[in-house]
Amino acid sequence: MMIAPREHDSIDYNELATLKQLALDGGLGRPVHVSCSELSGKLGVSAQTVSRRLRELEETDHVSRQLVDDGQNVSITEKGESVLHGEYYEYRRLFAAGDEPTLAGTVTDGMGEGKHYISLDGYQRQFEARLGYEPFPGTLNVAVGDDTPHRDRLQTMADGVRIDEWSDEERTYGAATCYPVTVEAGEGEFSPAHILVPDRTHHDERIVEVIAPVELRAELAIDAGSEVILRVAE
Amino acid sequence: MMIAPREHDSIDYNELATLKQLALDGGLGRPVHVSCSELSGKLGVSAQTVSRRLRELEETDHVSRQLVDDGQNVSITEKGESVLHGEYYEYRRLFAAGDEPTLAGTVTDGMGEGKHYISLDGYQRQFEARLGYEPFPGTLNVAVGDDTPHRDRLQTMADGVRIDEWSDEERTYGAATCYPVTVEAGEGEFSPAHILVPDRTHHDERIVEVIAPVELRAELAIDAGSEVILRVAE
DNA sequence: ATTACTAATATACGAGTAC
DNA sequence: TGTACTCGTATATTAGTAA
Repeated sequence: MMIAPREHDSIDYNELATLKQLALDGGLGRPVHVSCSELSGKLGVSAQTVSRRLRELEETDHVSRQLVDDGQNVSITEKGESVLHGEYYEYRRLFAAGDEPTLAGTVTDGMGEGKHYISLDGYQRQFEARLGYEPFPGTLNVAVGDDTPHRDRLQTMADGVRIDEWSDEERTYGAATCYPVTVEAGEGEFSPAHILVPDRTHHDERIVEVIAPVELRAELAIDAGSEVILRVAE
Repeated sequence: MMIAPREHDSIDYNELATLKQLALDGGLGRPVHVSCSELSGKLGVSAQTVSRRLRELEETDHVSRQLVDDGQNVSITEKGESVLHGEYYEYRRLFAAGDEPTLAGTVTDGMGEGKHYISLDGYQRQFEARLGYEPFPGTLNVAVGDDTPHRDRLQTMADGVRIDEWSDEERTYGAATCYPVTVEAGEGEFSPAHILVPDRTHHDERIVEVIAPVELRAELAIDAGSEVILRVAE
């Protein structure tokens, strides 16, 4: 049987263990000063192996390094952090199921742009087939501001549903990913709903667009300024 | 340089990945039906490798297996679950720091047994050296009832401080582990405090014993029946 | 279809060494 | 002290095969 070749920028579990150790040693926010022999003890492998693993992690863009006299300063890249975070969410699903991650934000007046796009037939057909409903023609725009870091981790928090790009005679319409959420507002809540993240984001990254089979503003009696919580489904 | 030999019952990261996949496939509570080729696809290795890893996991007592015609039913053992849970808590420290695990319970009248033991000099010396305080001569007994599963995971939730066994002319006194906690009661809270878990547990497993440098009942104005929360330190 | 064995090979590891 | 080579060896992996 043919096994898919390892991608050149992927990570194996021993490298992941090394990356996790760097994170545990404080490497997530800032660079961390380490030496191979120090990590060697913590990981239970030789210093040579640690040296090689760190070089591999650098090669695959999971860390960046700066060699100094008494060791090296290692920074975990965004890609490295994303890998660790994905791992975290897998374990989270195992042991903290039910206590789902959330995004808190404020409803804002939309720009009317999303409305036009999601009404297009090329998108509607996919929504219906892959989300199981035909979205109300309009998006609920939620300013997630401080929760932006969470927004960036949506892809590791839930299984996104892909919407493919398509074209008509005139132009091409871009692909997007939909993340399943429950929308909470005051006492009420509604699902199914999805956060719609276009591959090429059109506007402010601190705002997410939510689609649902109903008009959420009416359904939940909310309007610009209302506080809502988007609970990410598992 | 000498590297410590791998212990015969330890787990390497590739086996851990396999174990995690079994858990994600629903193997935590109950046995899960899998086949090597099915796991092969999910793990990106050959079916032969999966077969070997499953046998290794069985060998090291992380799973138990039952071969059937169309695959095998795999159960993750307590040991296997503990390994996964430990991994979960490491990632949790990375991404959910601050939001610490807790044990909720009710203060119960102690049996006066703990009091006698912790006052003994052989223990006191260790407490002072390793916990940084001399415990008040008496334990706060907390019935954790429903949180018993959490109790069993104390060792993966925090770094326990070991208290060694010792003996005098007459007998040997057993070893124990202390887990750092903050005790919350009503508006007040106190730390440092530790949950004391004897290696050979003397009494009801649904009760944990808490020690602190002060008399917690007086300090927090609590008594039998009071609700307390033990917040496990990271 | 399975699982598991054997044997060939690919990969990872650590000792020794250089800088 | 560091890191990072080379290189012989140990380990892990897969192909092929058997049951």
